[in-house]
Amino acid sequence: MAKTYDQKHEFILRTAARIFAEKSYHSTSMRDISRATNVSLAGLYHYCKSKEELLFLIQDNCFGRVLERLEQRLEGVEDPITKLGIFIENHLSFFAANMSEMKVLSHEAESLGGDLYTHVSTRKDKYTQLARQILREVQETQQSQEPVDLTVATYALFGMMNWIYNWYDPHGKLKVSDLASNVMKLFLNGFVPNGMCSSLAVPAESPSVWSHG
Amino acid sequence: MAKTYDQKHEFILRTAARIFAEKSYHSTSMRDISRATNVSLAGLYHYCKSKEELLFLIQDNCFGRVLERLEQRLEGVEDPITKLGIFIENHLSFFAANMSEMKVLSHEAESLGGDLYTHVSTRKDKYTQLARQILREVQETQQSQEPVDLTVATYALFGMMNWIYNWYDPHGKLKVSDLASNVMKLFLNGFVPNGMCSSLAVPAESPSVWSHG
DNA sequence: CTAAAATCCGAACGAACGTTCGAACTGAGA
DNA sequence: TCTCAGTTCGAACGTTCGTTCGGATTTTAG
Repeated sequence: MAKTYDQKHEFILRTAARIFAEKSYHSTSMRDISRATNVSLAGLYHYCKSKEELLFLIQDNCFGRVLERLEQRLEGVEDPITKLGIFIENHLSFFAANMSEMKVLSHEAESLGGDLYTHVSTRKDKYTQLARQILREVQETQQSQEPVDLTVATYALFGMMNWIYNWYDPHGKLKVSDLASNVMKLFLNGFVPNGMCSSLAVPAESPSVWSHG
Repeated sequence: MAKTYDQKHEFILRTAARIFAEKSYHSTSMRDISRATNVSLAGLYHYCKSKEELLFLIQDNCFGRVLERLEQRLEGVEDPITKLGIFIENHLSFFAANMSEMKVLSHEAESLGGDLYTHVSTRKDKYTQLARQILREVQETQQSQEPVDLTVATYALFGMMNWIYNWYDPHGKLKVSDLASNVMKLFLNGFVPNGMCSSLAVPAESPSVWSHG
């Protein structure tokens, strides 16, 4: 059992993150958290100001740790490809070790309002810009004739990585290191690295096909 | 103004999808939908059995249309790369034309329970397997020494495509066709197509770095 | 030991939720 | 004109929600 205030605080945060990840923030009640932590409903409010603060602390702690660790590991590194490798490994290994928190971070981004939302969003933008900058550096070392759009590439990379909470089992056969190297290879060289396919054109389609009316 | 029962039914579904996408399913109330549709709270229940049925109909209709259209367009096509292009274009153009519905489909997958969840999940599995099969065919036309894991590739592709509701603006500068061709190129040939980088190894990391204790 | 401080909780608050019910409208066919 | 099925909605139901309050219990400090 947790003893100090801080230990219990952290325990409540982790439990809340687990339940938020399972049932989503809005359909989790403070009574659910009370039941899971064996802390009375009123007792919870000794450790947090509100349910929304719980969500904020989970997201902010999560981002803080992943950003701090990333900046440490990037220090002194110059090669863009190496930077990208560190970025991907850092993101995925943290994700795998904190699936609940990261799912909450990805999935409940808009569940915060006001200053709390702004605060987390600012951190997220910083993180996104950092990734975009790394990709820009990688791109500049190459001179492809038709480079992929930088915005698309950035968000595609985040999409690949953040989607894993929908399918990846950290305790399954696929190790995190294998996942990371697969994502690295897939993102950099693609699914068909040799590029033997002559045409990459996607079939055109009339824009009105999907219209409602 | 909508006149027939079916028109009003569809109007309510589309409005509900819009609000679900904006505020999430669980924090949208029937009163919100009532307000947005100018249909009284009780009147809504003339057009649906429950709030959960609204969510189900949105998801099921959405999947039905995207699957039906895909099967039509794939008919008679043999070349795996062409199939993949059709798949990506079909998915993204539908996504762009129905951002709200697709966000609800991606974001509220677990908000259904019981038979409704099973029904949608079955359709989703079918769709996923179809994508996986196309990727397998693409992979078999190549003989790479270290092919990317098929499961990782499949979900990475879905991640890229389904993440777009977090950033893509269908009315912005980037056209859907450009988005699709960028995603196609990125997925097949990668961000650095020529593969000049000697090592793709991701930096190893002690597994205990992220542990809680 | 004593008193102050920290921790904990049963019970209740007002508000909002999904859903239902019965009555009031509406328009088309007889 | 009357009837009846289709449509609409105000009002209310019982439940659950986040939060609070006053006091009980435990821990700490002098």
